[in-house]
Amino acid sequence: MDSPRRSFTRESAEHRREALIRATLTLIGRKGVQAATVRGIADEAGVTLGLIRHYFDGKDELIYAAYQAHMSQLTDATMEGPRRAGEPAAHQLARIVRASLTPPVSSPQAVGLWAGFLNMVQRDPRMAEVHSRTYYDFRDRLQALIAPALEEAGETPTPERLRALAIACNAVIDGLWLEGGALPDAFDPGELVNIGLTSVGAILGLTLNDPGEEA
Amino acid sequence: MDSPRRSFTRESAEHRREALIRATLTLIGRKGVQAATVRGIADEAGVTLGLIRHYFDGKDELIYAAYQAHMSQLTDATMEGPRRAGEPAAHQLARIVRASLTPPVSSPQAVGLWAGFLNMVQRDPRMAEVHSRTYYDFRDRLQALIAPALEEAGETPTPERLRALAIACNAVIDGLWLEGGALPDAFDPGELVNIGLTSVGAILGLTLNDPGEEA
DNA sequence: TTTATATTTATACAGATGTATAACAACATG
DNA sequence: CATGTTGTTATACATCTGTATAAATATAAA
Repeated sequence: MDSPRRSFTRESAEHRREALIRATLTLIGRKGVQAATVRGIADEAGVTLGLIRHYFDGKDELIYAAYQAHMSQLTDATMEGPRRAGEPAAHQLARIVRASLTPPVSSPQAVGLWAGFLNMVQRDPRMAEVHSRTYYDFRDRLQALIAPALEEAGETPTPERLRALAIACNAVIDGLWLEGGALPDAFDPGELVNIGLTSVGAILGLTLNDPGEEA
Repeated sequence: MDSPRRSFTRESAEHRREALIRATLTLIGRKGVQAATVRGIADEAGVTLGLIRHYFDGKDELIYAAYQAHMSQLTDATMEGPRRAGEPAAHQLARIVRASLTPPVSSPQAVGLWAGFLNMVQRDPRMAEVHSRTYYDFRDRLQALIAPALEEAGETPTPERLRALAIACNAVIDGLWLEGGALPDAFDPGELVNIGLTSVGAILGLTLNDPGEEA
């Protein structure tokens, strides 16, 4: 009555690594950091736990890779699409605000996941490095859009002011992203996008128009 | 050569519960959720692990109590001091912004701790309840200050607009709190407070003055 | 078709984890 | 000073966790 060895098919290293990372993100996002055990992850990925050590140096490496994957996924989804030639910077800014505050970027899974990783930042310098790199990256991209948007309105801010504006806009967007993601039922559809556009506009002294569903 | 049973002193239930909660917060904040084991917590609190079950129904209950304690601690520290008679609402608002964006409210421990708990929100409804209650509580307090602050400036916003303003101000404060706490070296001293006051002011259409160190 | 390779599974293992229970001793009460 | 209560420690236990290693088999190559 001994169960036969389960059948399997060989997959490319990249495919397997992706599957393991995705499984890790799913578990941390849905059930919390504690649920992301090697057995749980392997199960979710449809493989056995030995494969984790085969493709990663250990569980910590997998977690690290998953953090990086999640954050670049978030950034990519937020900065969706290439910069359109001749498009006003203010319009691009509005697109970013909208993308940041709607699913899948702003969702319970994305926020829960991000929170779990953030909790690991203090004890692991490599995780901290991902955090700070992600933060600066997003803020710099924001700043690179704020400058031309102000220029379009006839204003040329000092570097100090530009920095402060980028920090402030980043903060509102982050705050709204967080709250909308963690409490999705607390806001009407589109409410956060409107508030985001209005707030960023108020901070910058501009008027931002909603880019619409698919701008 | 058998070590003698360690000596101890009896303490009040409240004292012990507090010590266990504090130890839990210290561990989750410094070393992450994974470090908050019953043995680690008992060690940090200077007792043996049996006491946890004696004072709480289980580890989950302790975590739950610790979450509540941390959040009310944060709220209390932010809303420091009683409302001063005759003080302008705008001034109180500025005090809240300052308190939110300086230690101990905004610190790596406080943010890391909060993130760890937030990650637990999805799988545990009771944790989710603490999260949403805390969010609404803070936002309502903010709103209760924004209304008179606008009145002082001669504006009477509609309920919808008031709600939107509270959500927006809450978001900037949260975002700045988060970023300052998680990346304390990324900002000059006082920089975030200035940005916070300016941003909240811009959103509300008011001018907020820095209340100073001890306002 | 045979053989070699390494992907994948299966198992073992030491240590950690949460919980349950028994033993002890600090302190209050008489 | 004697005694009972219960706060506290100590230990046991089943389960889970990450890692290491051996065995098997899918697939490519010859």
